[in-house]
Amino acid sequence: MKTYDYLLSYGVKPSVQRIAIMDYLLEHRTHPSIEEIYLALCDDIPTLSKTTVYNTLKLFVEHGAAQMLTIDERNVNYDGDVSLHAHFLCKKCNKIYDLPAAHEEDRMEQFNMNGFAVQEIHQYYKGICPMCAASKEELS
Amino acid sequence: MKTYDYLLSYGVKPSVQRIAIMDYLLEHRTHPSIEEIYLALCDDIPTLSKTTVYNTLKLFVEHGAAQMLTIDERNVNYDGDVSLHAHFLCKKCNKIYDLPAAHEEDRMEQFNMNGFAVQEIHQYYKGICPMCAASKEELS
DNA sequence: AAAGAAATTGTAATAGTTACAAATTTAAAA
DNA sequence: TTTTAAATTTGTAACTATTACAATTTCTTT
Repeated sequence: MKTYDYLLSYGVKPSVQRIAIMDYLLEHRTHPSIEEIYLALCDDIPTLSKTTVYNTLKLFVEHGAAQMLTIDERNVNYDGDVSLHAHFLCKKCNKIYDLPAAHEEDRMEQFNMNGFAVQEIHQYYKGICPMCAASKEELS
Repeated sequence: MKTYDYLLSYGVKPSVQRIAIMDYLLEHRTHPSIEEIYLALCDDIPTLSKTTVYNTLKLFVEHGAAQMLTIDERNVNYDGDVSLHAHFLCKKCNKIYDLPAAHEEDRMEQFNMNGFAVQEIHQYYKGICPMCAASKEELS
């Protein structure tokens, strides 16, 4: 599907900037920060403003076209994959990896029964990623 | 156990400021922010610096005496309860609630087998808490 | 009591984010 | 079409959270 129609399917009116940002999110599964997106798109859209990147991602999240990750305390990251999956933040290289999600159906039912209306599930793990663990061994 | 000895048990050298901050964390299970802790303790310790609150909580986290929550993108929160449990952030009142944790043993084993050395587990849920849900109904 | 180490403090700097008004672009109406 | 209105984008300034760092104070050891 074209990104134009993809945005429409989430009720987001397409524009040059919005398409470019959504494209970046869908093609780069690096869970980019605002800064990363802004710097990457500055080449193609020289007039791009960082405020637009902020506004657009806020809009995407509101419409369910992207999700905001708060796994890294230093800045917020965004994910174009809105399906339920877990995230792993490497404390060494600061990269964020995707991991399969734990099943939450039973828990959701229980939480909802207790009056907590869950709208978002975040499964975050932090530690050392395989690549950094390997490079650590080399040094020893 | 006295907070003095509690800190020692985590390898943290006690001080007036450290004891006061740890006490606040243990007695107020509200998952306070730096700001909340600072304002609360200013009365008792008029000379308290916000930098000290930052330094101290960083120290606590390094020694495993507290955990840092990144559930709220607006600021970091701290929890004196370092046992594994889930957190729920109400999008309306912004309060953070404790919820029972999902069992993670099998997943940890799997992640570790894949080379991801997990050091921290965060189970975050966001939505509307029971109190806010109730007050919403009143208005309708 | 003096010297050295550790902890605390205050200020200034930095970084991430938001507010907002002006400018531009897009859509709708005449 | 032209005109008008609405929506979007932009740039700047403001704001908030956090960190850096040097100076001061407090605690330890001799």
